[in-house]
Amino acid sequence: MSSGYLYDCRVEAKGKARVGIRDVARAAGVSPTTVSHSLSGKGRLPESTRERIARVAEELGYRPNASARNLVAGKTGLLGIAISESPESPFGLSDFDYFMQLLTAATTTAVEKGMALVVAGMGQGEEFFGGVDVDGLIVVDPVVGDQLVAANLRRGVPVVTTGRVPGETRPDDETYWVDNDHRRGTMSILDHLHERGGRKVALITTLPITSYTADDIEGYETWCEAHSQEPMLTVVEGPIDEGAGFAAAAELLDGPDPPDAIYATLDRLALGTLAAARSRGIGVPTDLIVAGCTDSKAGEWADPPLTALALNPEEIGRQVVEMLIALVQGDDPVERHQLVPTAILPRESTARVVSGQTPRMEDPHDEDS
Amino acid sequence: MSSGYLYDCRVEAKGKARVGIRDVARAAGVSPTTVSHSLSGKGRLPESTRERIARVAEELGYRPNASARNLVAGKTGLLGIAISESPESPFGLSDFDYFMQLLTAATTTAVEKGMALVVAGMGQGEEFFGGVDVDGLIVVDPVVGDQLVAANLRRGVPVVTTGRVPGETRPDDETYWVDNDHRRGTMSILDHLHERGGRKVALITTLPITSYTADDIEGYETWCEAHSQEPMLTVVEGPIDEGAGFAAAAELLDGPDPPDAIYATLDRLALGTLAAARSRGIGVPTDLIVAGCTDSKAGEWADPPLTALALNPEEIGRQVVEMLIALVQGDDPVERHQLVPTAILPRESTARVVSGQTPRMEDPHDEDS
DNA sequence: GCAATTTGAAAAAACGTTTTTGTGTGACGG
DNA sequence: CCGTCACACAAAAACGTTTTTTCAAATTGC
Repeated sequence: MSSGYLYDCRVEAKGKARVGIRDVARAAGVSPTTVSHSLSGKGRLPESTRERIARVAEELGYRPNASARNLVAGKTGLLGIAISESPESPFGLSDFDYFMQLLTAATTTAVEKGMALVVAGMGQGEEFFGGVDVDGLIVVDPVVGDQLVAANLRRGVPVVTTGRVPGETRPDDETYWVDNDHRRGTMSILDHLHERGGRKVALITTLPITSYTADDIEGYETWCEAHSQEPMLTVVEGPIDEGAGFAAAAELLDGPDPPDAIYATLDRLALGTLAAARSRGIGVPTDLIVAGCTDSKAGEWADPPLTALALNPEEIGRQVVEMLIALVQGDDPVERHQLVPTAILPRESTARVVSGQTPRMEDPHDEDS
Repeated sequence: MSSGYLYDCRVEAKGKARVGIRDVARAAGVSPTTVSHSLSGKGRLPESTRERIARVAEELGYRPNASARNLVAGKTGLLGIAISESPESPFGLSDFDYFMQLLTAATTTAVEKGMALVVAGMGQGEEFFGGVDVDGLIVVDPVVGDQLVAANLRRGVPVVTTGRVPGETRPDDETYWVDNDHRRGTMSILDHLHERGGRKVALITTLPITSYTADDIEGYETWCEAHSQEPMLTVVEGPIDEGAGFAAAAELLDGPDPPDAIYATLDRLALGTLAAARSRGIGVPTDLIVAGCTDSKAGEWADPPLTALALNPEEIGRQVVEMLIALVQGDDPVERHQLVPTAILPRESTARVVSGQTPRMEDPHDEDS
């Protein structure tokens, strides 16, 4: 049953147990207590002993048992991260690029601070983490009717969200979130479209089940009012992908009063919009200018390269973890809200020459490293 | 310090402790042992008692402490997942879509089986998981010179890789992996290009630091030999993205003897190839046909939609977790290798009309749900 | 009707740490 | 020379489970 190979990695029933704190103590000729103190730097020990024990521990390859440590600490050292889902939009995660960037930054930040990130399964019920406990939870883009946030708070698990919980009824200062300044971002990209000659600016977006969609719509309507423009709003239902963007854009472009500029609140919708324009022989940016929210490689390399409102997911991931760790560790006071700035990345899809104005055309692929 | 709000989620110093097994025992009028047996179904108990205790536990909202449970079990219930990196190609992860699909499937499978997945940080050193221990490790696309696999095996942590470890010196039956059948896949897509009229088929790929790249190159060379074609191979160095694909394709297309078909071993390279063709006025699929490895939404919605060799990352994620869990639990025997089939998704980028042959043109967006 | 067996449940040990409390030794001051 | 104190370390308790052992009561067999 058990092969003799050096590296066979099956669990060996009778292998010698891992080296524990007792083994280190025995080897160093001290008590387990002393080893613990020595390694944690807590007790009163002379440097000499501390060093000697550290050396012995190193030699033996001692690695403290996480479960035992967590048991006495009452923590697990784990943070959970979950993507919010709603019955109305299963597989709400429409933007892999965005989430991966956020996840990578979050993981790195967490590991730097000695914690690990576990990702939630898509299962229903309360067991999202396969029976392990998390010290805190990150919920990405909570949707209306999300159960995760409330359920975990009720159980005393600190929660920080990315984007705000829509329809939040709790006082503002009881919620913890990191979010983009979507209002301002929407304004700025609409202004950008206007600068580039957009006079009938349409919005393609999704059902307002996340706070950012609601913000975008609100921002758009405010902006339209300020610019005396009739809102042209198309809301996508069902799965949010290029096909949905295509359909929404087709509806706008084939209508009686087609827009000359389109802002789509997700880059995949914007890519679908480009495809729709292409299929109708509408030139971008000559006849129509297009911009999308969320930057991505796909947008950067689309034809034409897509102007984007960058959301800086790395920064969001970093900050959300920092806030959650502060919360978990009981640091007080914790800054409850963080606004991460957005940035416009102007590319060819909005590089229309406006009379008496030179378009700032930059290298469309300026982010290559 | 402590606000009185209902949901304040800061850690309360003097909050009432979590309900433990003792609380349940007291409430049910039995001993902790009985509760444990009752809930795990291990001891000898009458149904009546079992039900009663289950009810009490439910009422009190009892959730067993994971650390304590893990401590006695000697496991953590955690599986790690890491993306391999090499000094030569930092941030080796070039395909977010692919990894996210794999990760999602892996997570769901793990959670279904009562385990959780923690993602490794990008840090150097041995602390990839912020001090927590994992019962097993998944390494995605190990690169040449990878330390992670060997280091963890040495520590007795079971490892399963996605793709094989390149330059593996251990006997084949000591390694555990899930992989696509890249040889066969490469053959089939090259055949596809040939069918569609490709007579000078070039390959754009990366340094052979992963097993799949090595397989692809080997498959390509074998295929060329069988088709009496001189290999036209361009190897991309540095970051693997659309820009690299653009540059590689440009080199081929601007050369003295440009190819009439290009296969790129990553869809981002293929998208760059499309951009290069576009920038040179080379029509796809009329003058050049292009296919990429790995399917993605970006490829599906590119102009023209990109023919892809689909790798089925969901299946890989599912199988890798199942294999690792079997390994961790000491199930014996464990099937050591799994080959996941690939599939060609023919789209417009290879839809060239070949004389005397009708191209099988399918709906380019056939995967919309 | 008494020993043997089965049943139901409790007591106790174990898991590997950290933290709290305890203790023997030498130095120092009075 | 004795008491006090700091020091260096050890012993013991605690964390919340699971697992093993023990034990009393109920049931069975003859």
